[in-house]
Amino acid sequence: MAHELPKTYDPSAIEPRWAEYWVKEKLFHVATPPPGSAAAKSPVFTLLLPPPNVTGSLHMGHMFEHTEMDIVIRWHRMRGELTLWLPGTDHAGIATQLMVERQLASEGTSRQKLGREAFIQRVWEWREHYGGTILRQMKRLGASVDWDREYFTMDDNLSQCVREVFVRLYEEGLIYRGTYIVQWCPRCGTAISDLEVKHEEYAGKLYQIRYPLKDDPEQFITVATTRPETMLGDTAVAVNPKDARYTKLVGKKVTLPLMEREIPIIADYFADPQFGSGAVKVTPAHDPNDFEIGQRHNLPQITVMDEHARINENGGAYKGLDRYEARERILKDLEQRGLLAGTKDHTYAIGKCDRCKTIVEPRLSKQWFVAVNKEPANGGMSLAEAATRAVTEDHIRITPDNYRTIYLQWMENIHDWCISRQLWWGHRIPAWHCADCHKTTVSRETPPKCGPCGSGKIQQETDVLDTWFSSALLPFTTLGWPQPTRDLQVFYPTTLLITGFDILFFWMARMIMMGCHFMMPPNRPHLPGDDRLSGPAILRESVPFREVYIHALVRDADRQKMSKTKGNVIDPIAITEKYGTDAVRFTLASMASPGTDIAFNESRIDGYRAFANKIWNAARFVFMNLDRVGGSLTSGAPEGELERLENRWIYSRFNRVASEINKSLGDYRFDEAANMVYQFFWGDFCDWYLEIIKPRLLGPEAEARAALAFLGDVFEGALRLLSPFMPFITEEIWHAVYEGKPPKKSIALARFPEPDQKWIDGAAEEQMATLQELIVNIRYLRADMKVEPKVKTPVRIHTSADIQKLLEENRGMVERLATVESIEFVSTSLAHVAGARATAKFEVVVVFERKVDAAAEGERLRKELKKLEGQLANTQGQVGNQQFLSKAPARVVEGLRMQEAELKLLIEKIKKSLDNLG
RNA sequence: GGGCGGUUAGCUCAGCUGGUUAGAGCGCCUGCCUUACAAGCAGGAGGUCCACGGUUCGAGUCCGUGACCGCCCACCA
Repeated sequence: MAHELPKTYDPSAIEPRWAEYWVKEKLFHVATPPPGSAAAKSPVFTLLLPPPNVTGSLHMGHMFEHTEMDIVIRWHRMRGELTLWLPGTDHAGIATQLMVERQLASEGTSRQKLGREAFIQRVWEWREHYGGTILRQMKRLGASVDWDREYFTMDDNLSQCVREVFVRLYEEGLIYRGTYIVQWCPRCGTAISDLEVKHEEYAGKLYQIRYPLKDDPEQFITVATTRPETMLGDTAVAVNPKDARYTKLVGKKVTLPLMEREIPIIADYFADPQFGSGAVKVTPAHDPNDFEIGQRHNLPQITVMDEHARINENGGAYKGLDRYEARERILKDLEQRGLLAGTKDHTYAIGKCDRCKTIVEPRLSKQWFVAVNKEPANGGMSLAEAATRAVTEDHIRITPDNYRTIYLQWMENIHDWCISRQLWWGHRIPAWHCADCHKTTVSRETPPKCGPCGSGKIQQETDVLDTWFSSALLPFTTLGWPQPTRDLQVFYPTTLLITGFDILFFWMARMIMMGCHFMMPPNRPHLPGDDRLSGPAILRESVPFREVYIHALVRDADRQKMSKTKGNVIDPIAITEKYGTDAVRFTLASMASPGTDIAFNESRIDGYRAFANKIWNAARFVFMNLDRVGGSLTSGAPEGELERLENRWIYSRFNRVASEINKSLGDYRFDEAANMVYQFFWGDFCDWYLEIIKPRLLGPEAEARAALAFLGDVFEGALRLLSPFMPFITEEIWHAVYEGKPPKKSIALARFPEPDQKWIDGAAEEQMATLQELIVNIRYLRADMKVEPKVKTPVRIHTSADIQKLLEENRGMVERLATVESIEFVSTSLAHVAGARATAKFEVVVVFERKVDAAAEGERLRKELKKLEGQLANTQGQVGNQQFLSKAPARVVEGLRMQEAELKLLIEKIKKSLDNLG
């Protein structure tokens, strides 16, 4: 009764129990280690969870990302490092506001009716009720994060940090407010950053419009546009100063059709003589290029649309029309007046709002920006320069490394970052505008009066900050910045960032900019040991993370992106309940090769659920034997056990695999690591090792006990090897191994196997390979001869003296695993015997009266012969080549010579067999 | 308009700095309920590594060109 495991592996019966246990026991909580403590001396591993949106629920992409992080984290933790995985959620400005607005709409009210304060209150309530779904789901999936350190980006302390950062950047001259053309979503009613605009190919039209000259209304200058409605705001027509066609028109005026406004013809190099007529209409308030032309020429800026892209009072007769209605009307009116010179098909890229897919409208408005290329007023590097150098100087390593180039290119072309949003939910910008002097006071706390003029008529800026502004700060604000905390000292820089490329620029790049800036002097809190920092070390210690691993995307089985509208979303929780978390995790890990998106296929999970089942049953097998002899797995293996080949072999394999897994996980090759542990457990341990030792287990009790002791060591080690990948099933079995009294509260706190080279035994592995080869060959022969599965057959073997010795020593193994009655060693070649199998190492024949199918055997042999002869020709071609011999390394030449000899031998044997087949 | 990735077994994917016979899982075929596991065991079939050219003693691997698929970035009317 000691090692009780139910007969059937049922993940749903064990997983919720352990998930709850891990959280309740606070197993993954990391207390801040006091200076000098033992924990403070361990290597530190810190990982910040990319904070999911409060509004969100877990999708396959999360589960994949979390699985990778959890494997890495559990691995490091089991290697004895001080391992902190920090969770939290993001307030997700636009997304959350939308959700609540929708809820209000269903109640027949609206944000506007509620008013700002009540609305924000409502969002907080909403968050209380519906927020944090993802975190609950993560708990169920066993993510080993430190739940005691959970944060929310709108928490008081983090909000204070946001204000602190804003004020400092403002004081350094790196935040400014100004009226510029920004990307504007007419549906969301807010500015968005360049990154939040997604470009799409669009088969549109290019309209050519005639603008009559003022002095000579019969003459026209023709301009082209894809957005004719913007002409209402035109304030000039530009031509290239070198364009001879227009030289004499520069300085003259045209009458803007429909608006009947006089606007000048100006010369500007922006106008491309090659494009269209070479003349371009200039709308400074509705186009970024035109805005700049306007600046150069001091043109008026006429805004003709409101925040929802309806034509406003500046649009004359078109006032009140939606932008596309206006377009149709304007085209019709132009045509009527004979001013529409032509319409051409024209494919161009239109920008859509990343969130709601509405076509964005460039809009002139007053916004707040972060100057990324400007040096701070008090000296030092610009944000972009520090962020660039952090990577070029290798303070941050990015995997796969092609993202390094992508990142650097982006950083090189980066524009100032528009950080203000015309929303209500978010961090409100800490700036107060004065109604009297119209100046702005930026302050950490609400100022009593206007800074410049002392007026009391001040009002806080209504805009809030881009959500990414606050998330960019998390690596240091979650650790206590701007205070010189012990947490910052111990856990910063974080070790690793695991994320998807979709937020490379949104988040990763901004964290690097902000991290480097605010963890570098003068913004760096003075931490113990900082005095020793100088030169490149300063930047090295300022980066938000030392490594970045960019993972692939999870798609559906047909490589389609999973999306709700397509209806191909796989719910991780549902799939987990069906197959078990361990199986799904293992599937994800085994498919996680870098750079390749995952085509997530349910049939693949089936295979890994079978693997979990295999582990379960192996455990039951071990426990069954153990309980029969009343043994314990944890008693340690008797010395003599390592004299046995199969033990040296499995121990060698165990150490080799552990070592390879360490390497693979270090390189983020989750697929390699998963495949190796799978192959080891199923292939080596179950298929061969357990089968080999079964007779000992069924034999005398002392023998069984000795065998079990060794087996137990390997098995328990294998559980620890598997644990980062399959935490639930290994936890369950591990506790059973220790009969409910484990040395640690969890296998997750036990040590990951530490491979030792001295146990890696090449000779044992080679000998086992020979034995396996022989067994497989005999099995093949028996199947080929259609021997009844249970009938034992004698075999004859012709081989070298040392292999004969090996076989004699392991006679029992061969007899049992190949269903052999007896082995007879013969000194003469068996190649002439019909139905013999020949390898370079041995020739074997199964003695059985049934006739071989001569025709089939002949065909097989001829096929084999042809293949081998091809290989031999190839090999000889090389070995006979002087150039090869002189240039190739000796190792390769020698290998090839051996191969040649083996091939010759084999070919000879097969020819003999064929002759005898006759 | 720039830049990046992919094309290997029926399917999904490995294949490290070129080097001995290109691998895995699933699927498929054959035979087995062998007292841990039929979610299993044993055996097997299946590949002109997208095409062409080049470098090399040697190319799935490096270089060039092309085809097809996918992605990212971009203020040309």
